[in-house]
Amino acid sequence: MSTTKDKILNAAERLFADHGFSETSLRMITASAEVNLASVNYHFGSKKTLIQAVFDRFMGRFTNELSVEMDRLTAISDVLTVRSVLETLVRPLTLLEQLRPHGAGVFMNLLGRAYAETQGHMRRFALEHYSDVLHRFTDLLHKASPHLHQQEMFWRLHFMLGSFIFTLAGHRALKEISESDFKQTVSIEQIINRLVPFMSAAFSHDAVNQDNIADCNLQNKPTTQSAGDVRS
Amino acid sequence: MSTTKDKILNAAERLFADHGFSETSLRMITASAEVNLASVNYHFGSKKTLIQAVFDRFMGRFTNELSVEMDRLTAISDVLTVRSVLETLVRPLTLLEQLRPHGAGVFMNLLGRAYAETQGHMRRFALEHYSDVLHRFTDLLHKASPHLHQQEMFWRLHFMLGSFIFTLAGHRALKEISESDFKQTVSIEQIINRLVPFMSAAFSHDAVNQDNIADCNLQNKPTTQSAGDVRS
DNA sequence: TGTACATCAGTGAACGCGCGTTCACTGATGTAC
DNA sequence: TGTACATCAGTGAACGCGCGTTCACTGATGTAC
Repeated sequence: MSTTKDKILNAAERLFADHGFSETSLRMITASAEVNLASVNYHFGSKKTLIQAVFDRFMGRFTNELSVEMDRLTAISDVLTVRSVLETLVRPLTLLEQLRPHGAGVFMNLLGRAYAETQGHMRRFALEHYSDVLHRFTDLLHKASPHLHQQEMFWRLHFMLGSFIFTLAGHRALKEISESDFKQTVSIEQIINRLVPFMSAAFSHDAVNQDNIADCNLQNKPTTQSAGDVRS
Repeated sequence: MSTTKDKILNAAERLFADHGFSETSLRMITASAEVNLASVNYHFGSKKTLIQAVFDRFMGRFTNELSVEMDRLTAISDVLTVRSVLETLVRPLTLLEQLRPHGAGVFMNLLGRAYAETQGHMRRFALEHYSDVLHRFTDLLHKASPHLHQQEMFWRLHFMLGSFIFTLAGHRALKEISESDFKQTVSIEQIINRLVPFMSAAFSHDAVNQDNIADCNLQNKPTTQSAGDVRS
């Protein structure tokens, strides 16, 4: 049937990647998609729900691929390593990148916004709609590093998420610097392939419990009163 | 003399932390600072230069403290470890946090924006104005891990930067999740103290050269043609 | 088969709003002669 | 000491612009009787 909806989604995706969300107007999108200005509100209701629709489409594609990779991993081996779990992310991300220009970058951008939102609507939406796949991933990671307790897992996951989002969403700036400094092009795939071993090492490092945190706090700043902040 | 300029800077800082830059209007800032709307343009010229001024003030405070910490580090020990270098970041960041509410968060937010900019004006500005301190820091890191070649250093630095920016700038969302999941409050200081050992481990992991990257790519995706993308 | 009505995709023009910025102006303080 | 002028901080009101959204409308297709 109608392709107007898809034209809008595709144009929005492309423009969001180039200019961000609030810097992309509906007029830019509809002009680029060659559709009527009012059709965005007709099909999506509002700009906000358009952004969510773009995000949802990415999440769907990404989580589908991630499922496939996790099936493959659990089928071939019964010993999980952090590295092998993190490697399930590689293909889903590179596939997004192949699907359309800057695909992985836009997705990570949207993911970043989802987290940055004050109210967290998108984050909640994603966690509800895709909780199966997401929990499965964190379960695998937990099985690969069973000595980590929940809180430490939580933070390490988000430290990792930060690196992924920052380097992939902002990879155009980094690409630019890298190419002017090293005279060498750089692809999303190369970044991911550097990031995975980096993060595997970080994830696998010896558990640091709260006491150790208090210790290194003291060690760093002997006269501080802030060590008292750390709960046991 | 006049405190109008400072009132504006302080109010802007606070509001930027809560709502981001483009979602914070000059009317919000001047209302909060209890000054005239036109005085922003009188003192700063434009909204853009106001943002830069807020950023610059943070950069100044941060790099000053970082210098002190690096002096201290190089004075007391002649054997540098990655961990000890990364620990120079702790005090400068926590001091920003003490200076005003969410100080470190706003600073990381601004840093994130500086990188996200399409044209990279702020990034260039910061790298020019504070290149001394910044280069000194990367030099120390390089001395602590001399086996890493330049490019690998570059990427690891930015992976780390991503984690710092994401978790500290968006720490309100994470705080919220953490507190609802674990019924436990969390401070910026605690996050930093988890992040430093995590990143030290990641930074210290064995160098992975381009061949290895190609290998793990192949291992992950045996039929791919993309291994050819990797330059030698 | 024909008529009446409903649904749906899409459109063109306008609406009201909030935005950053500008401008003519005031009043206080400093400086030259 | 007095006068004329310059500089500076700050102000109130308005400007033009681009934004997301709305609304009355068209025309095509589907459905009921």
